Amino acid sequence: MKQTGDLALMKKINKSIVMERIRHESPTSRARIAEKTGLTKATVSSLVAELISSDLVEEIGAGQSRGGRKPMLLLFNCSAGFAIGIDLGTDEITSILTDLNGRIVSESTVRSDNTNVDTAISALKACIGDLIKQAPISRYGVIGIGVGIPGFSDEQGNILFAPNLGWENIGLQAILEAEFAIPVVIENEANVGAVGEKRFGSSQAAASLVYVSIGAGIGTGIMLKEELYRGAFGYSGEMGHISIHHDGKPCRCGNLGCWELYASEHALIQEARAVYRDPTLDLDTLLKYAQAKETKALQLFTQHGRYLGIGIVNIINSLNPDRIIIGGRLALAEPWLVASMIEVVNKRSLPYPRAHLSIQFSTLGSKATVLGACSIAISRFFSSTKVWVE
Amino acid sequence: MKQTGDLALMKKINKSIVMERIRHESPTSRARIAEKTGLTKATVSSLVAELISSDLVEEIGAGQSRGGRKPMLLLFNCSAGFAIGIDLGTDEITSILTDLNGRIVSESTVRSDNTNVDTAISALKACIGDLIKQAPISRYGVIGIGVGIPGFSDEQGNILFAPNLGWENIGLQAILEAEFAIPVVIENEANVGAVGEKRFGSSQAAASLVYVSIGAGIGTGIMLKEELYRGAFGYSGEMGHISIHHDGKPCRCGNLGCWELYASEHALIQEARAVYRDPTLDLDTLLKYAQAKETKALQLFTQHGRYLGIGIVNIINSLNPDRIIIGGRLALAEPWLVASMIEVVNKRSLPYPRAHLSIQFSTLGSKATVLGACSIAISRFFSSTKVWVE
DNA sequence: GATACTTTGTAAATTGATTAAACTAACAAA
DNA sequence: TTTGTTAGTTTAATCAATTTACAAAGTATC
Repeated sequence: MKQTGDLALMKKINKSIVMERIRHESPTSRARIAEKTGLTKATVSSLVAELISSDLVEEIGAGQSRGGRKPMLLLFNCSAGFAIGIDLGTDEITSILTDLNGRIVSESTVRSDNTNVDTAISALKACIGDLIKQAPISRYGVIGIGVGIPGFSDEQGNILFAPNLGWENIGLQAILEAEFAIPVVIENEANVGAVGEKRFGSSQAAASLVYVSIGAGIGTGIMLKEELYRGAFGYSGEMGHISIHHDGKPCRCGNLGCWELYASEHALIQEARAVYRDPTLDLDTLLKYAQAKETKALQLFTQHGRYLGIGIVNIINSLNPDRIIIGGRLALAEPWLVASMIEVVNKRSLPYPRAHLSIQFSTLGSKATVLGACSIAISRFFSSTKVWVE
Repeated sequence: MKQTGDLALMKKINKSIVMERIRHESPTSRARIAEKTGLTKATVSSLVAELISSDLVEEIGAGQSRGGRKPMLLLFNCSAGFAIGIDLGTDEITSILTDLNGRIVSESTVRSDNTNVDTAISALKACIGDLIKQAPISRYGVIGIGVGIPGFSDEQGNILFAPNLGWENIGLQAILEAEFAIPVVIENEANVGAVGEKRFGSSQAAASLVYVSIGAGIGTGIMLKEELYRGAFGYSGEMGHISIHHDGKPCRCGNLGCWELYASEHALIQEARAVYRDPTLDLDTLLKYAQAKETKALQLFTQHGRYLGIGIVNIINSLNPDRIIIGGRLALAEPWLVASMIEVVNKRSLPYPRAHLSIQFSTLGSKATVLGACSIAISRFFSSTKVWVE
């Protein structure tokens, strides 16, 4: 939201700047913040005093002298409040409670048939209620709930369409906020994963990051600078439905030859079942075969890596991110996928966009989604005010 | 650049807000600006006074009363300075001089073999020198030069790589700034076209716009909100090198089955030359054939529209823009391309992202590039300070 | 141990842009 | 002529940051 400049905005900006420093460079001192931000020592002192009185910052005693008076060290009080993050899958709900630093306090996974809206919402409410009860007493209590969903949502937290759940037009944010009176954010699962990787993974310095979530289909979350790119109406990131074969197999989305028909976990399993003539084969089994160095399994993964690479080349050429993260359960197959994938990327992508790029498999694993959901909730709580001058 | 909040920033923000209003809603009055922006009448008065004394705004007399005292109408003084926009093609240079509203004062197109760096730079300097001489006397003179290039550049205005020119690592911005002592911006041709369409075309309200420039290859410029998306290192937008056929024809970029091998002007002409068995056939001739309703030409365009559609589906699914503009010389073929293109888009793209989308052919034609280049130069001059509160 | 110098943090006075409220100016409608 | 509305200015108050000064608490050096 664009707005005019007044003293309140000024203070909000500077308070955010100070808060960010303390959150991310804790412990630090008033003098050091003043030095790094360009604010005067007096301003920093006054803002820090307010942050202390609102329990977001604590003094933890004197630090080492740098040749003069010892600094009073300031710490971010990450226990001033707690956040809840949810991953709403098709047949289970994963939920975590974290402190304001994203450190997990409590977690749970329950099975639930989420294709039924009523069942799912009851289960969701139960999970959230449980975590709220477990939250330690704190100044601000549970400050927000973030929910990652396998589908599209708008800025008001309505689920517009979630194909794998069969949901359409469900005002989930409103329902949960009415129940708990806590701010709720609804966001696509891949978008949430992107935020999680950016904030808690190994990509915190990345300027632009694409998170590729591989499951039944392929979803992608795009982060530009510190912001999630949501497209014009919240439908961005369906890179799984980029056609890599314009007259290939028909996809249920209406297109032909979509990437996810070749490179999703589902596609791999289908192929593996055909090769092994075993209609019940699942990913875990296939991983075991690969670990045992079975030729057929290794070949399947090698081919799958190639398909992954083909789509990743499209991402590189079109968006030129400096970091691509492969997430979802298929990230477990990294050892057997990575070589052929990288080979395709190196052979096919434009050299300049590739030059500063790093491709990694998720280190957060299944935690990326729930952590990202918490992170979004926490960010909303701090609602950091930033000014960019072009 | 992120920065702290102080009184100077506050004023800069508000002055920009007032200036933007006057630029885009001219003529208007102090009272109306106050009403629409939320600033007080006193603040607006004070800022307008400064803008008037710096010659960017003029009073042009009283307007119509709305039931009380007549308002004093304020006009953006678009002749306070002038901007130069350049389109650096492979074999010609198009350049224009505009006022601060982007209205063209003077224009020229000269042929020049730009594959030779020295020749090209001399020709560029000559063009710019000519236009500077033609600029009317004004308070700020020529306030900036924008150059659209068929290649990649970094934020410092170095041309990193321009395949069709054969240029690599040329510090064009530095060279031109040293010569003319005027701020210079270097930007990819498709990016510049996107800015031109957004600012001067029929897409000024679009929240996110993708401009598809079809020529020898296919380039794309992506605008999110009011900002150009440049990727991590300035290499974004090479959607022409998204593969639509993963084991298709090899492209000189190293990839297989790139979209531009099927849907560029070059691809169309190659195909047409084969069909007509005429190795000298060009686009103008083919357009004439189509106008004369020749079956072979009509079929060629119909097929080409399908290929265009296939790539556009990829753009829709991955980025969910609310506006796509097809530009470049091939936009002239709209009447014979559009039906088959739209048919493919409607059949293949995801229904939700498609719902609020509008696809149009460029109305600015070849002017999009030079106008966009001017627009970027003008934006830099106003260096508008925008505040986003998240 | 005394002195000089540094660094940390607070206090008081100053600055400057916005706001709020009051006011002048100008006009329409009855 | 009166009443009410709109346009724009003036004046005083506000408030967050800055400037300047200074106190507190340390190190380094002779």
